[in-house]
Amino acid sequence: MPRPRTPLLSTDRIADAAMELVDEGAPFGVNAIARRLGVTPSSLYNHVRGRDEIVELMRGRLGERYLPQLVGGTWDEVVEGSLRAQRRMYAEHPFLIPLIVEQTITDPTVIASYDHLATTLAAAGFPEDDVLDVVAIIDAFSIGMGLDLASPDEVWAPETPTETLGRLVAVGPRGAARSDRAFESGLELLLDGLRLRLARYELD
Amino acid sequence: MPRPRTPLLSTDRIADAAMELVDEGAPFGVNAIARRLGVTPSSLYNHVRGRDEIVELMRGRLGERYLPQLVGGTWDEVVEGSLRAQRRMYAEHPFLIPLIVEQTITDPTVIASYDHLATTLAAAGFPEDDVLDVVAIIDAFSIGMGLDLASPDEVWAPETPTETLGRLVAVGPRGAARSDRAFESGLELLLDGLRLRLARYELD
DNA sequence: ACCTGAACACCGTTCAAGT
DNA sequence: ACCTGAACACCGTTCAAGT
Repeated sequence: MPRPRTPLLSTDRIADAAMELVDEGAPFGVNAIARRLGVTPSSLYNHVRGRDEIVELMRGRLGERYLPQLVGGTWDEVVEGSLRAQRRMYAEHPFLIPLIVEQTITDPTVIASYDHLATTLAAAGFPEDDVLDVVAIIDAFSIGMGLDLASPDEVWAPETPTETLGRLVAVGPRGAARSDRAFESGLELLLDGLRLRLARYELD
Repeated sequence: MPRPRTPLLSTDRIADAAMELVDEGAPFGVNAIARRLGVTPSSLYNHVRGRDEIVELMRGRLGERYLPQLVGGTWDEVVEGSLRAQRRMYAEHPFLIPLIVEQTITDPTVIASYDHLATTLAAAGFPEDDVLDVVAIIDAFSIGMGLDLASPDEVWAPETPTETLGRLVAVGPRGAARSDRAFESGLELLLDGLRLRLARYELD
């Protein structure tokens, strides 16, 4: 069946199939996508440069879906909105995190959202020298908490006896509930820290 | 050459070879390790359960090397020491980060260091309900900044024109220097936030 | 332009065979 | 106990051939 008159594939169909696999937690790869689409792996290369581009396609798709609504407001609302948007994205597509983490960002939507963050922080009074650091910190926190969310429950389940950790783990919430608590706590910490810093700048 | 009277392999030799590969940034895997050791891939399975165990072996080895020295001091010294120790570890073995990030922690040394952190925070007056959150936040920041360090220079080099980001990237430091700056800034932010929180607790 | 099928150079893992 | 070699079931990617 070579060259059907109406094409079987497109970057969109490929991205759809890829997202399906990832959301099911199924093994992700060029071959798996081809199988799901009832097509030969080599067919995909007519539409896509390879595995990395498919991952980047997914990042872009999620970026468009989750990131644009962070527009107005005060600087701390923008920071909070940006972090919550990413959090929702990671929470609803946890298996994507390990994939996108090991790849450089090229998607313009994602870049644009970081640019917006940088512009807002600069306008709020953060010195230009520090803005990039703050963006990196926000990004690190977001990614780190994303991985925390994606990791299995047993991350904090030690096999050897512990002084404190084991007890706290046993008493506290588990899984997504635990990670969500930590995210909220961290968000508050981050915003408090940034407000304090801004206040100090304004003393000078 | 079956069954040499003095064994060619051991978990230690395997871990050594694995670390060498990772530190060179060479492709990491069972086959590559075997090649480096002048041995058949299947030989490794006499000493090790598989790829995952080799990664865990490396994590343990680095844990023993970098983490133990965080013992005494005030709670914020312990937090700072713990973060700096991990930072040094990631900085000196950046290619390890993507590997360990996608795997659950089972190594007792690493668990012990988190336990120590939890014990210290609880003793300092952080409510037990919040200690686990704080540990997760510290971990997220550490991992996130580790990935930031490991990622190529071009992460923040947008292809499309930007309002602020592109200019800041052009002016500021690059590579490890940029990441180190952000780490220092984030560490300060984290400690300030935690001190503020502790002070609030003590008001009640 | 778009798909197939064969081919290539890889993976990680298992297992019988050898000493 | 410890290594080999063959085998298995995978990867991602390239490319000539077909319409």
